[in-house]
Amino acid sequence: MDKNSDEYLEALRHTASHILAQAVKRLYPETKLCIGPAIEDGFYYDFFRQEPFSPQDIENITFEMEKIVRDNLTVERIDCDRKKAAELLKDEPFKMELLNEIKGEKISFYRQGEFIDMCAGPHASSTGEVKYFKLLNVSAAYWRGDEKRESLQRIYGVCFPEKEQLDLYLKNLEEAKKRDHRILGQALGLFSLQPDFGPGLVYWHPNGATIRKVIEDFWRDAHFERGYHLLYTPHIASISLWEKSGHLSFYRENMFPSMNFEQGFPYQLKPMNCPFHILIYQSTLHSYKEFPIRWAELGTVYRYEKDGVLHGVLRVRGFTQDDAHIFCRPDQIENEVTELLDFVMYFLSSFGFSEYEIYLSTRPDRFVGTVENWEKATKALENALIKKSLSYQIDPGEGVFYGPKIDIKIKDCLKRTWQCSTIQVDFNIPERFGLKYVNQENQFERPIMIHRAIMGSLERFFGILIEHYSGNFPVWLAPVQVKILTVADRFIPYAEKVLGFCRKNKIRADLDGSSESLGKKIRTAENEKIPILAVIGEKEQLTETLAVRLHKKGMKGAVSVGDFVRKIKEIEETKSIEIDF
RNA sequence: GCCGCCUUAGCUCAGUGGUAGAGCAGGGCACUUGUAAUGCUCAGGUCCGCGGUUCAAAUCCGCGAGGCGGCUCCA
Repeated sequence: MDKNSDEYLEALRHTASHILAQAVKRLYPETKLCIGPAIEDGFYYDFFRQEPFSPQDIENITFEMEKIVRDNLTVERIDCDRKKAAELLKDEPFKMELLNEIKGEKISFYRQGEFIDMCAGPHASSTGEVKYFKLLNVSAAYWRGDEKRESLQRIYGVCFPEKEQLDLYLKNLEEAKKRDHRILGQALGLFSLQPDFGPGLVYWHPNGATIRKVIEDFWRDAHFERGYHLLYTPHIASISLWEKSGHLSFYRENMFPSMNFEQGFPYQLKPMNCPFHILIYQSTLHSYKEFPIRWAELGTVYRYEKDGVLHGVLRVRGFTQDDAHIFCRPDQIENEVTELLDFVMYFLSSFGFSEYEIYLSTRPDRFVGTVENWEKATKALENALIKKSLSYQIDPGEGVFYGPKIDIKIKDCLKRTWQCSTIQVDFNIPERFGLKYVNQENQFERPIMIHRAIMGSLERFFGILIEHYSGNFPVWLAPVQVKILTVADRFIPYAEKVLGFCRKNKIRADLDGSSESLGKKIRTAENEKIPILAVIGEKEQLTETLAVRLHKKGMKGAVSVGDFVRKIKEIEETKSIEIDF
């Protein structure tokens, strides 16, 4: 059997989970078994046990698992009837619950040594095949994912057929840790969170704020080019707006509590921008001739997230959406979405993301609007995808209740996927607010509204960028593009001249004029991941040049100041990632 | 929110009942340096908070806050 086929890997990992369960049962016999499937790269097993598993326990379990692997126990399938199955599971209440839900009379079990578990299989033929595994972590999980049910302990592990694959996996894990945006964010002066004064709220430090400014400028320019207009709207509004939009009923648990004043309506911090854009739409009468209307806003929203889910800048309680709303006629959806797909690809690829996973989500069980409109809109979205020859998967029934949507996930350099862009048709809000426009026959009609975001959240996108580039931002994004280093103090006046010239040409340049050794200044600048260093000493001052050194690439030789600036502007313009001098 | 682990200087961490430590970063002085750490020196602390045990708590116990790994959820 092919050792890398999905079937084999699944069987192997599934057997690994049984070995884990077997080891746990040997060491802690009072533990009750729940479920233990194979997952991507590995496996887990859920256990019910009062005592938590300590790191020492995990070590002991690993040791026991290794013994089971060495003993190379044969894995055999045993089919039995319901009665016999119930007999075998009499001490396993969770398994019993599963048994009671299985239809049919033939129940399969798998046995290795003294351990037997009800399981559909398939499995590896013996425990000796599971050589390369590692237990990674323990977490809590609810029985059947239901928070009202028992809290279980889940032990995760990874498992591969070859040692090299396990080593590579563990190495990638290390690599991902080194790229962690929370660590780089602090080390590079990009951002901070101030947990003592409100968890999940992002402070953009000078270097991070510079990157954000570059992103925002690029974003605005790209929108103007595509016929968008920009909006700014308030951060709070009377709660009545949220009643009208319906958020109070379907989004309440994600909203911060309202602010009560002595008189009048309480105010509410906004979790979304759309109602504000709607109000602007409603402030005048609209004709079909204006369509499509494309309005965009970098709108900061606040959502109450449960404390356990916050994660760096990737999951926060206050974030800025690159939000836009398009108002159009139903027959314009397809064209708008086609253009949007173009826009999204252009935008994301500018940041170095060129691999995508695209999902089309269709009508869920609970929905608003008519089936006919849903079908038309879904078809329009699908046609747009087909027109752009993009491959996509359909997520049946995964649409939001108010309309079908396209989600685009990007892949970073570690092949991890991140959901950023989303294009959603909304049948709900135009209805609730009674939106209208005047058609060709001078009749009022309801416009279609499309919500869309490209980055999703600036904070989140920023975090993804940090990890994607591991803090080594391309020149166009780098907060400091050039750092000038002097060999000795007496070259500072010339260095300042060069600095001034760079800045005049809108190059983000700094000068390290400290009395440290050149070696120390280089070390510092390299650690700051500054893409281009310019060293200035005797030779350079005499010839009006500077010695270029590129991050991680080392010395490149002398260039005239004019050429230096021209070259950087060119690199910036083309958004090049790999650069050379 | 749930389970486990964690919280000591700006950062990374040592100290596990008996006077609070190191490296880096920061300040000062000297050096004036040619491609990844020059030397000397100084300063820096509510040991997360509150309560308890004890002659004595950074250290043990309880509660709370926050962080981390997951679960559930999600931009």
